[in-house]
Amino acid sequence: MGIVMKPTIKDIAAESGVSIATVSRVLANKTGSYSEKTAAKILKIAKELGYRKNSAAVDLVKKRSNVIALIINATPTNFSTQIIDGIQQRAGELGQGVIILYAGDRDNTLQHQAIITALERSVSGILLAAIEPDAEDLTLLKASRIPFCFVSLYLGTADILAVSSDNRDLAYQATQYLIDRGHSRISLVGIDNYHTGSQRQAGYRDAMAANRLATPAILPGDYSFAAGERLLQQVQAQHVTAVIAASDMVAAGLLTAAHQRGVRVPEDLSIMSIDGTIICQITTPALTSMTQDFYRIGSQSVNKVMGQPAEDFVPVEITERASVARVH
Amino acid sequence: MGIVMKPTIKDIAAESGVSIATVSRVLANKTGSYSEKTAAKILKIAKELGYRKNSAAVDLVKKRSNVIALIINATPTNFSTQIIDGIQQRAGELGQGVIILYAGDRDNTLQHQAIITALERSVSGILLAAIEPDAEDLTLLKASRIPFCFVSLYLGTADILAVSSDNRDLAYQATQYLIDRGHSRISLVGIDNYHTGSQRQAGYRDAMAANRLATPAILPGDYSFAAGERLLQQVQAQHVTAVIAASDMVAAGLLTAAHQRGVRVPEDLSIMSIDGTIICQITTPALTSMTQDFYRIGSQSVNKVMGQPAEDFVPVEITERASVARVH
DNA sequence: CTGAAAGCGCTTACAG
DNA sequence: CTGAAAGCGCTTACAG
Repeated sequence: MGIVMKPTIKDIAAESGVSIATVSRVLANKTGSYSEKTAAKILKIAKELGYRKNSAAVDLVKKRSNVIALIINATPTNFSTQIIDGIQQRAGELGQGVIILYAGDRDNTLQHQAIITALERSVSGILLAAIEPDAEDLTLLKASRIPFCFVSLYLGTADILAVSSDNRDLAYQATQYLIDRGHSRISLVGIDNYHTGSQRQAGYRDAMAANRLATPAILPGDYSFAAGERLLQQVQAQHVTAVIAASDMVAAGLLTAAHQRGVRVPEDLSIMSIDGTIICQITTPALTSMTQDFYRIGSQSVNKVMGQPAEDFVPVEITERASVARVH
Repeated sequence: MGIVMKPTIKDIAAESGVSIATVSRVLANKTGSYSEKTAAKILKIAKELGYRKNSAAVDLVKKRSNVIALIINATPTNFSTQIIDGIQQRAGELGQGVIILYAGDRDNTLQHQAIITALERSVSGILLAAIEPDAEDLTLLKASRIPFCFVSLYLGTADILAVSSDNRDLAYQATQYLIDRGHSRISLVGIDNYHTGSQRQAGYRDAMAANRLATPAILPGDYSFAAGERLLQQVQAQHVTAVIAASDMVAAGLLTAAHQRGVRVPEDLSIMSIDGTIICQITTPALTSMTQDFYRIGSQSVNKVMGQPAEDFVPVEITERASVARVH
């Protein structure tokens, strides 16, 4: 009895009467450098022994592991599944595994920790999804010589890889859509002042200005359901006829509060949501949205971090559902 | 100029005039085995050089990496964030990192691949969240000598580690709750026949039987929003006054279809949902639910896989919102 | 097509 | 408190 040791290529070599070099070549599939016969024997024995490669050993000698690290945080919003799907799919096509490192809820320490973990593992690329980096993070990343790419966040500088929607344009379009339907008192709700937030604020402001419309105070928030719920009162105080919600979650919160306070959507208040996740179908009424192509954002970011051609901005679409009314 | 090499302990040793053994001890914090003075010097130089440990090397010699692998799939439902939070938190307390491996949408190949990746990385434990293992997976896992634990899934055998809600009891309680409010024609909707599904079916059947009530045909589905939407028609055909939805997503789908078909909830149809995620607050009316403590399921599963005392079943709670009516 | 050997960057008895 | 040395399990020139 005793403890069964995990078999290594040494065991396979001994069992099959060849050198570990040959075993290694066969197992690593270095075609052309071994005979079919040896290969068959080695593969058979490997299987019998239940051989499993030791990634640590491989990574150590290769000085690089074939995995992409995806760092995500627990955003109050919920688009991550689609991004992950896109990343996983494209990474697989490029022969890369992906490990997800969770950075908590905008927790700087955890975020930092996640980056360090990725660096220590010599990953082939680092993807940061909806992560707002602090100066220290950026220094760390830049010093690392490992390619990194922001996902669904555009830092505004061309020298840092990023794939996202064009948030300024997205907000501009959202605003114009509402204006085209007769709204002139429109506010932007639940948004912060980080990169994505300011870009959207700019797009909204620009669209209002282009239409010579006054801009009500922007109502700040953290993209969450709770923020939407809480902010409805302030929206009412602004006497607007339409709002652009910073996320589906904010829109859902707004809507829930509206129901409670007897505000009819879209009759009394139109809501244009940003994201277009399944949340938009779940609410009553369903939410009209600026729909982002998160899957594509994910797959393009893999391309980018792996040095392949990729889009910087992924197109956005307007999905008309039932939360926006025409006004005259 | 030239390519800057990643510094190693060798570089630090050279720079500080000590052996790599000492550097290793200081960096690994083997208190008591080095002087404060040497430590200070080494730490300073390590920082200057931007030293970053090579996990592959460490894992190779230690034959174990201090990370727990969490394998999750893209369930159509959405409780994973809370589970991940619980896992991350508890793992951190135990000095373990966590890497998340994504197994696609109930994709057996990906699922298998994820398990193999975890094994190859010599993780200290494997957590499988809402994963239905096939025979091959189980063989692999058992042969590995790495502890593994199912999360939010109970296989029904005590020899396999698992932490979940008691799904039979959960469904029993849900049914009894509806019966206590006067319902006698109750159906169970959107559920499958895997472990969790059958356990819930059993609880529902037992509760109906205990109350001498006839059990309408169970309406099968995959826990998704789409299943709920599609199944409403069949619910109507059953002429029940209440349904238990297999998940929040099913409940939301049912509700959306109900609105479209003019079925009033809860006046015409009561809905009891299972999960209790934020989805329940987003819908109109808000969904009464059997609320699972996903965070706790996550943290307890870490305990279990790390060999610490842990609960098998985590308590469930009834959260009354607005989707269930009394009937006479 | 195959093998011997060096080496990846660490850790850890062992000896002092 | 510190160092020399062996070793973790692989890969890969190099030589044949």
